[in-house]
Amino acid sequence: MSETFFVTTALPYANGPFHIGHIMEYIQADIWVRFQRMQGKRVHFVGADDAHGAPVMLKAQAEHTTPEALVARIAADRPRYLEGFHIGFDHWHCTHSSENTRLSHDIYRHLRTAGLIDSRSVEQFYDPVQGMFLADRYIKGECPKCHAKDQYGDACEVCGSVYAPTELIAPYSALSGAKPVLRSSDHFFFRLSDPRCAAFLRQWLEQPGHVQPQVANKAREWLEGRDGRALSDWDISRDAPYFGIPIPDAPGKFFYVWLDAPIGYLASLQSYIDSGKARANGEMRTFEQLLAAPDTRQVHFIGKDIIYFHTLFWPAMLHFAGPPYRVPDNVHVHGFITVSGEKMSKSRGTGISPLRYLELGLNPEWLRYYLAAKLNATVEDLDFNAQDFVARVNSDLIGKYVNIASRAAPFVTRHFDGSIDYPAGTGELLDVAREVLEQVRESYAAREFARAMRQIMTFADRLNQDFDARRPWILAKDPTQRAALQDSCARALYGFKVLTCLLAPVLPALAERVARELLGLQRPLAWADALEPPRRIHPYRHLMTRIDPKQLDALFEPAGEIPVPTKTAPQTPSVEPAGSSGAPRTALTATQGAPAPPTLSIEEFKRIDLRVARIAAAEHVAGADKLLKLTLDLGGETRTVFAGIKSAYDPAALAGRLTVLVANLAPRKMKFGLSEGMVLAASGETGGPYLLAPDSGAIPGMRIG
RNA sequence: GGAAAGGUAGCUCAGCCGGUUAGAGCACGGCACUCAUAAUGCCGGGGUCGAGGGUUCGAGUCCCUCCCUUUCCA
Repeated sequence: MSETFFVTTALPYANGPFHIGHIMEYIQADIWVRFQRMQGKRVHFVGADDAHGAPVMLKAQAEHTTPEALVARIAADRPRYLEGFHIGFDHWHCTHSSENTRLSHDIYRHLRTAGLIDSRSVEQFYDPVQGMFLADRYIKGECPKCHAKDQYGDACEVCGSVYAPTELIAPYSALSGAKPVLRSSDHFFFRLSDPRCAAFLRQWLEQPGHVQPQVANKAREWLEGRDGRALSDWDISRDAPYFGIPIPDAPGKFFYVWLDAPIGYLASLQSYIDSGKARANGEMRTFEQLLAAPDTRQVHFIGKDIIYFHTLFWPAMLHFAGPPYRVPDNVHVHGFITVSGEKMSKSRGTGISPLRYLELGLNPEWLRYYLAAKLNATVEDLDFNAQDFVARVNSDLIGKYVNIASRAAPFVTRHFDGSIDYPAGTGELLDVAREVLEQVRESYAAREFARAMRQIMTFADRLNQDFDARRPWILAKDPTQRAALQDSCARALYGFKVLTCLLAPVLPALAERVARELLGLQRPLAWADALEPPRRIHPYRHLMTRIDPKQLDALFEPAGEIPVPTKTAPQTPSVEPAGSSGAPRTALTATQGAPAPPTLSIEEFKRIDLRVARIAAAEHVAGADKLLKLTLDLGGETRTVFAGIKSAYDPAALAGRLTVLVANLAPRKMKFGLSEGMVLAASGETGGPYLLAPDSGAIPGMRIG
């Protein structure tokens, strides 16, 4: 029963701030961790920055700083996010650390002793100007199949074909523009092709519970390979210059970042223990003792993009490194978060900035609840939808949950001076509580948070119904009904305490306030508190406010006008390393500093693609004061446009009308979805808007100009 | 090209091993209530469960084919 959980989330790459995807993962893990702790389990929850690799090195170079300084700067920013969203890591470390170096060396040596490390010569493109070998993503050239220019070294984005960098026509270095030369170098390989590896992994994947079934399927697919090709050996070394951990006995060679990144989980645990923090949390064992203990559970939360590393390389590394290392007990995989159905993309300015969310003063627990209400144990993607978010939080948390305390507590304070009795006894109430508690416990444990939230809200519904049926506000007027009044309020407030316990993993700050301010407890709530009906409350103070949809508008306002790179636009050969999300992309725009000319040349005007469009459908947008959602027919194409014409037009009267669309306006992410263009309308002092319309005879799709 | 996941009311989603008239929340319409930083309660409209075949006494649920979406791999 004394299981100890060692829980990690995927290590974020240290070249940029957290995005909403990171935050979602941390919230998922944090909820699970808090739940386990409320059950009385001991949990060590650690994270770290993933510091190594070429992108960090190159980014530092571009900023005329050192990789260490860059990583430190990024790390300094992490607590704002973590504290802001109540994500309770016990420790946060870095893969560029003495612990990680020691552990990486140790694991590597064990693998070498086990005969699982090979060395062989590899021929690879080398940039003579930068003086370094080039990863595929840093090589560009002409696609050998479709002859599209400026394609990356591994695949063509235009025709989709895959090739080796050496097949590119006229290759050049994306870093320096220089012509790369082929050069050979000795590389080290982890021999995954060894039958021992395949046998071990097959068996590990077979055992239920290690990974979700879908994930096991995926991993098996890689493991068994196709056309008789099984897993191939894994290149784990890189040549200097490289920001990484030097390989023992191999001067000038460094571990590939993906070798030491997961070891960073262990490094963070080690640092957590050595720092004395673990001791403060009641963990007296050493790093080795903790890992080796049979009742330790090593649990990783990751996104589906890194399944490969966590279900093949990582377990194999740990297994063949031997004790005290333990093979992961669980790898929990989640999907991506999309925003209004669109894949989030920093470069397109979509997605939600977690920092902006906090800066706007939006309540972090709103987001925690909303994500919990949509998260389950599958690998499916999750959509953040602004309207859904507002409805869900306002209705569930304020309308249902908080409302129970808000409506029942004043009676108790006013009529009973804050003391609660149970004239009808607590037996039945406890039975109900036990049942709900057990249901929700199972859901949380299985990471079926959405189900847990549904169960919790069903219970809240029952409490509101019960309260309604008993009509305490009527009872309060009749002095002979004191017992009935007391009973109806006691039931509601006990129910509220149960709800608060159930929601505490998701809403830790709110639960803490309820415990302290309302229930007068000087400690956080535990699961078992849900079976202690409260006997006294302090006067109720409002616990949570509703979301004003206007607050969300600001969240979705783009921070600045970010150009939308279209697929066909020629890529400027830039020195910006791919993946360095922090690099300024806005510098790529065509218009440079010159002031706008007073007149427009015909060429400039021609850049505006005006088209005749037929309004196929028009509808109101729930929650929007000014917008109508228009579905436009452009001949063979359909566009969705949000137009600010609600004040002047009835949607029903618009259907079928022709109008004018700016067809090549950069799509703009709005709170309600993506607006793919702009319809033209006139407006002025005297009124408007007046929608423009072509003369009769025009056909949808016709070019105007 | 191969694979995985998904396609259920306007929106977000539940529907386990096939079984009476397909569910919830939100939105919408109506009613009630007034304790609640305006919320709750009741009633209601609304779905050819992606399409087409098949198995079965009976399929949203199993099988086959196809279409669409997302993702991964080569």
